[in-house]
Parts: sequence; C-alpha cells; structure tokens
Amino acid sequence: MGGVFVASDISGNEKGGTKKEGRKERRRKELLSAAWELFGEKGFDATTIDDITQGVGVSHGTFYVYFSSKEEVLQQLGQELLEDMLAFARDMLSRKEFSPQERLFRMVKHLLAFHEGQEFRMDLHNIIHRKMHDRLVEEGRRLFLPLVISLLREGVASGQMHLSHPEETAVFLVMLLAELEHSMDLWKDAASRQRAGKALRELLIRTLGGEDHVFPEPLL
Amino acid sequence: MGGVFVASDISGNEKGGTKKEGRKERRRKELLSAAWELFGEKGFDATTIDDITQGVGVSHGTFYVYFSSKEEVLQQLGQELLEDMLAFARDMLSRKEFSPQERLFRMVKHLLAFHEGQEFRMDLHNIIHRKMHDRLVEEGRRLFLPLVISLLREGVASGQMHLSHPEETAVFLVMLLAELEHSMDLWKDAASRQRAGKALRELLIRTLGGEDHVFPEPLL
Amino acid sequence: MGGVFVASDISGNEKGGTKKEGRKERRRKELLSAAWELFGEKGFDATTIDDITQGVGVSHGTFYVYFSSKEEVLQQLGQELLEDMLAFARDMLSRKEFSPQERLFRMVKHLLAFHEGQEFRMDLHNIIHRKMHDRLVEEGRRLFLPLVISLLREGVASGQMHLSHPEETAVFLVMLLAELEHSMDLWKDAASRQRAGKALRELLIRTLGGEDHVFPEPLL
Amino acid sequence: MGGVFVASDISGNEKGGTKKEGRKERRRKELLSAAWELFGEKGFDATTIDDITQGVGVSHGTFYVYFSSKEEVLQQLGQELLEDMLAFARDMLSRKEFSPQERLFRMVKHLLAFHEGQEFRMDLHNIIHRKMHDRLVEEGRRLFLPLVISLLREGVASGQMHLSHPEETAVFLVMLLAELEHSMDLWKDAASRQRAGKALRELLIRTLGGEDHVFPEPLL
DNA sequence: CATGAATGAGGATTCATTCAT
DNA sequence: GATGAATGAATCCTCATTCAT
Repeated sequence: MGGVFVASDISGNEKGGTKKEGRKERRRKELLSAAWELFGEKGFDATTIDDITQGVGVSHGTFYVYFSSKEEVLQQLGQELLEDMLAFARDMLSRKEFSPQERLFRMVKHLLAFHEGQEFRMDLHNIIHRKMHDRLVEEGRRLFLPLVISLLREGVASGQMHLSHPEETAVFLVMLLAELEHSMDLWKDAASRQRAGKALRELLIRTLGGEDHVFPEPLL
Repeated sequence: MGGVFVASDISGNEKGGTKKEGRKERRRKELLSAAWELFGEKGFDATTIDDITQGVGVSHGTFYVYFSSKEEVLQQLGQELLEDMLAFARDMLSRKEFSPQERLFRMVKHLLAFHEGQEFRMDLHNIIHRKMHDRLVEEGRRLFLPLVISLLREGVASGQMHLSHPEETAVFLVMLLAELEHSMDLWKDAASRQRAGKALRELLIRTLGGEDHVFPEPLL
Repeated sequence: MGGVFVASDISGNEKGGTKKEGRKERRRKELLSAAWELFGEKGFDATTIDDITQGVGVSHGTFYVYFSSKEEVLQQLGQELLEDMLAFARDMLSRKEFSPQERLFRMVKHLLAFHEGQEFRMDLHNIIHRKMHDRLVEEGRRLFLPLVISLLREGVASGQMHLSHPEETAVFLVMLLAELEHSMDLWKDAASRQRAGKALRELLIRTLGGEDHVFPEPLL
Repeated sequence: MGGVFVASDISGNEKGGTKKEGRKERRRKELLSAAWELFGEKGFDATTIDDITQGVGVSHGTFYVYFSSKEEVLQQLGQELLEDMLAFARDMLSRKEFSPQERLFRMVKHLLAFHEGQEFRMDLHNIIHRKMHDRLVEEGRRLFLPLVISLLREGVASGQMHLSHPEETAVFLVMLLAELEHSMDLWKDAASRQRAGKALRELLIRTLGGEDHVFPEPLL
C-alpha cells in the first residue's frame, strides 16, 4: 500500500484549477496521516489534538478547520482504511484468471504486507473505541467477510477446496488474518519470517482442504 | 470458570475471626469484577473511577482504600486473568490420560467457555493500554505459548500430529484462540454455535494433521 | 530543654492511681511529639494524620481519640512551646543576682540551645499557617517582647545599657533571635560556631551600649 | 519597588504588532502578581489555582496556558524577586561615590521599602515550601550575602567600620533585614515608624562600629 | 484560512473525619 | 479505648472545543 492516507496526491490534478483544493486536501491528508500514526502509537484517548497538529506543523486551531471533532478523524480514518482494503480485495476476487485458492493467498499476502515497515501499532480494535469499533467491525465484517465466504464457496463448488462449513471457516480465517496483521512484529528476522510463512501456508491449505502446490511465493 | 474475580470466597474461613478480612477481600473482588466488566465495555480510559465504584455501590473514595490507582486495578486484573488461564492450561497439559490432541481440544473448550455469558467486550488488547499491554502480552506469550508448543511437539513426536513447523503453527493457533475469545458473540443461537464449533474442529484437526475422531464433545 | 513534648513524664506520678491517666497522657505526648517532628520536616499541610500515627505505631483512628482535629494539635503544640519558652524567660528575668545584660545573654543562649541537635526545621512561621500564626505570633509578641523590653529598660535605668529607643530595639532583637533560631544550621563546625558566637556578642553588646566583659561563656 | 511583577509594561512596544505579545505577557504578570499576593496571605499550599485565577478574573484553565503547575509559579516568583533585589543591591554596591556605610544604609532602605503598602504577608520562608525554600534560600544567601560581606570588608579596610568578624556579622544583618522585611506592619503610624527607624540606625551604626552622622534620611 | 488565548467539563487523587465494631 | 473501612469535599490538572483577530 505504501501510505494509505499520505501520498494519494499523485494527483496529476485530474482536471485543472484544483490547485487550492489540492492544497486543502493535502493538508487534510497530512492531518489524517499524523493522526493514524499517533493513534497507532499511543491509542485514541492518549493522542491529543496538539500531538496531531504539532506533527504537521500547524496550530491546533487549524485542526478544526478540517475536522469538527477528534471522533470525526477516527471515522474518516476507519472509512478510508476499510475502502482501501476492500478495493484490493474486490479486485482480487474478480480476477478469474487465478484459482480461488490463489486469489485467497494473494489477498492474504496483501493484507500482511499492509503494515509492513510500520512500527508496531495498536490495531484498530485498540485505536477505535467502543462506538466506532462496533460500527467499523460490523462494517468490516459486513463487507469483508462476504468476499472471503464467496471465495470459499467458489472453491468448494469448483472442487478445489473441501470444507463442511465454508461460512464459519471464513470467519475463523478472517479473524486469524486480522489478528496476524498486528502481530507481524513477532518475526523480525528473515529466517523466522520464512518459517512462519510456510507454517501459515500449511495451515491455510490444510484448512481449506486444497492442493499443496498453489502460489509458491512466500506469504511473509 | 464463571467469574474469575467474584466468588472465590470458597473460603471455609480457615480458622476464625477472618470475618473482616473476608469482607475486605470480597469488596476488593467486587471492585475488580466491576472494573473488569467496565473496562471490557468501554475500554480502560473511558472507564472512570466513579463508574467502577457506583457499580459496586460505594463512594469513589473507597476505591483508593483498595487500589492506589486505576493502573493498579489493571495490573491485578491482568495478573489474575493470566494466572487463572495458566492454571487450567498447565493442569490440562499434564493430564497424560488424554492424547495431546484431546488435551488441546479441552484447553480450547475451556478458553472459549471463559467469557461465556459475558457481555461483548473489548479484549485485553483493548482494555489494557500500551504499557500494560506490552508487559502482559509478552508475559502471556512467554507463559502460554510454550504450553501449546510443547503440546504440538508431543503430538508430532508421538505421530498423532503432523506439522512441518509446530512452533509457528502454535503461534497461529494461540492467536486464533485469543481472537476467538472476544468474538464469541458472533454466534448467538444454538444452531450457528454448533456449526461454528464443527468448523473450528475441522480447522484444528486438519491443521494439526491429526485424526478426525477425537474429542466428540461440542467445542462451542 | 531536651524535648519539649516528649519526656515530661518524669512524672513521679504526683499522687497515685494516675496509672491510666499517665498512659493516656503519654500517648498524647507521643502524638504531639511526632507531629512536631513532622510539621518541622514537611510542614503542616504536607503532614498527614497517617504520618503522625504511623510514627507512633497506632492507627489513624486513634488520633481522634486524643485530638479533635489536626488544627488542635497545632494549637496545643504552639501553646506548649510558648509556655515552655516563657517559663524560662520569666524565670531568668527575675534572677536579680545577674545584671540585666547577663540575664539577656542567658536568655539568648537558652533560646539558641533550643533547637540544638534537631534537624533543620521549618520554623513556626512555616509550620503554623495563617490562622494559628496570627494568634501565636501575636501572643508571642504580647508575652515575650515585654520581657525583653523590661530588661532593656532596667538596663538603661541602671546605667548599664545606653539606648535611645529601648522598645523598638527590643523588637529588633527579638526578631533577630527568632530568625537566628531557625538558621542555626548555618554553622556546622565548632570553629565557625565560635566565630558566629563572638560576632553575635559583639553585635549585642554594641547595640545595647553595654560593657564588653559580661558573660564570658560562648553563646553558640 | 511598587509592584515587582505587575507593571513592567514600560514596553514602548519596540516595533509594532507586539500588541498580542504584550497582552499575553501582561496576563502572565497579572497571574504572577495575584499568586504572589495570595501566597503571601495564605501560604502556598492553602492557595488554590482557583484563588489565583478568580482574582484575575479568568477561568482556572487559563492558568495552565501560562504555567504548567503551581510549583512553576513559585519558581518564577522566587526568581524574579531574587533578581529584582539583587539588581538593586549590586548597583548600590558599586556606587563608589557613597561611603560603604551609606551604601549599606541605602540598601537597607530599599529593602524595607520593598514591601511598603503590601498587606502583611508570610515571608518567602512561608510561601515557598521545602524544596523551593532550600534552593532559594541557598541562592539568596549565595548571591546576597557576598554583597554585604564585601561591603563590610570594604568598610573595615577603609577604617570606617570596626568589626572583629565582618563575615558573621554580615549574616546577622542579612537575617535581621530579611526578618524585618515581613514585619513592617508592626509600625503603622508615622511616629512609631520614625522611632523604629532611629532605633534601627542606632543598632546598625553601633554594630558596624561606624560614624554616627551618615545618611540622615529616615530609614523607615 | 490560520491562529492561539480562553474556556470549563471531566477525571484522578488525597486525606481529614466519621462511625460501627 | 482502639481500629480501620468508608466517605466525600477539595484540588490539581488535562484537553477538546470555541471564537475573536
């Protein structure tokens, strides 16, 4: 991904005259990005508006030019994150040139790469407190789970996977992957990462009841 | 388990005159229990001392008779939780009358039953904020993971499990179980619980590369 | 002096059957003494009832058996201190066998010896906060100053001192001595104490306009 | 002095646009001044942030815009006071056109005028609690005493003063003056002030062993 | 748009004091 | 008498938010 909120301004300035808007939008992104970083480091409550604005180099008053509250940042953050993840997942799902199993592996790899290079961070569970959490987790489930479920179903239907309960298994897989995401820091060195990647592949393939020879790329 | 912090008053009142002590200990447990509940519902930061004491029906001042700060509650909570879980896990591990696979299944069942009947709760990751988190997760890993690892190794050694990387697989399993723990509320009705239980058994057995016929009890 | 509040229990038990009263009184003295020590070390506000009672080895509840409030301790403390000082001063004043100048020197020496061997302590100004302060300082002045004034007047009348304004000079002397009392720690070693003593004698004798050869004992 | 912390806005507003800065600095001074007043009246501990801000007519939150804690006010207060006093003292010391004795008298007069018109106040000993106290008193001694000592030595060297122990005598004088400073309220009416002034002159001149005819201005 | 002074609701913590045992 | 659990008034301090410039 690179930075979810940062440099989307590759913006070739789609049309023209958007100079001002571009600047304004850039500042919003900067704040969003700083907030994401800080929420991850210290948690939502412990992050102050000042922390956020100081990182960007503006006064705290400026914050309220772009957002009406701290909560709103969280909302937007969650929204963008979700959309970002979903965009890739949806795209991958439709790539009929890959087998269902391979598509799943590619999604997993993408997910795991997401936090690559980021400092260990509290995950969204941590960042987002109750109100948001419910909304987002639900939304996440609502939007993300179906993709995995349909993938598993497709795999079962095509005889490439063997699962008695694709729906529930999908839940477990989504959980595992979500959890994995914020525990990436467990394996620091290349050797352990490789072992972990192989173990994960074994777990996935066995769980799916699929073939062993798909997607030879390392997962981690 | 029922309530970890609540009714430990099995206290046969070893000698006599422990009435006061019993009362004091009971109150401590009440506060601990209320805090646990609230931390789970709203998170650590969002829970105020008043929330905790009002739940128990004492004044906020009383809180400080038992704990010197909000942080201390967290610490004690984490400690007791950990000890509680470990006690069972260790016990189960040593029950040589069960096969390694069955012992794992029993541990899983115990773990899953743990939060049974509790409100949906943010998990410890959420409750415990950064400082504690690091300490506890690390301790959790340090203490819990080895148990699972030794179980898997034993299973592999005895030929009842087949795993290329027992250590890493153990990590994934611990993760999955931890995550599962606070997502139990997904399956409310008996039917879906049963399906989920079966799917989980399938996942575990396949992942472990073990026999299908062990531990016929429902996991969920 | 020794300890103002501590060991007055030389109490030969004046009469009899005062055993209980003696015990009770002793406890009161212990608390008073501990409070005096602590007030001196940390100040009135910073000293808690627990500090006081822990020093004596009783529970904080016991404090209220002997005193009705923290303020009351202060009051009693001030009272006893004052009475103690005054007793000596009055006694000294009446010793007609000494010259006025010598009597003054003896009083000074007594005063300075008072805090001897005690840790540096905030003085009464510090210990006692406003309300008490006014009352005590006023009382102190009211009771102590007259003694000094009458001494100076007697000295002037007898031609042994020469002062244009004995009353005002008395004020200055009382001030200086009071201040001196809590700055005794300036001179730690014998040599500097001796020098300071001599300088003080010079100051006093010159100020009083008296003879140089009285009271050859060291003042400090 | 008038007000040490209040009206330093001699600020000719060097350039322009310093309006805001001026306002901010003025507010800081107001708070400092109010705190000084209150610390003097009730002591440090007994003065609440609300006391301070209410006096200035701002909300308590505003206090923390200017200072990070009550302690910090104390520190700044002590610093400014010290600097203020020293500035004058140093200046006076260097005025070689006056005799050492006259320079001392001028310093004394300045010191005594310092608290003129202020309510009776607990002195710095009282205001500043232990930690600060040690630091400030030490600093005060370290900076102020040397000035007086060098003055006395100069006086002795030039034959205008006669002292066996100029250093120790300096300590007594500094003590007396410090004490005097917060007891100015003793003499309210002109007549008693005059008498006190004369008595003080007598004390000083005699103590110094100097000439009687210097500095005919009233000290008080 | 940007600023930053001002606000005040909110929360943790302390501790003198009460009172039932 | 002595105890110590319970209380709650009192305070410090934080920080999201507002608003005049």
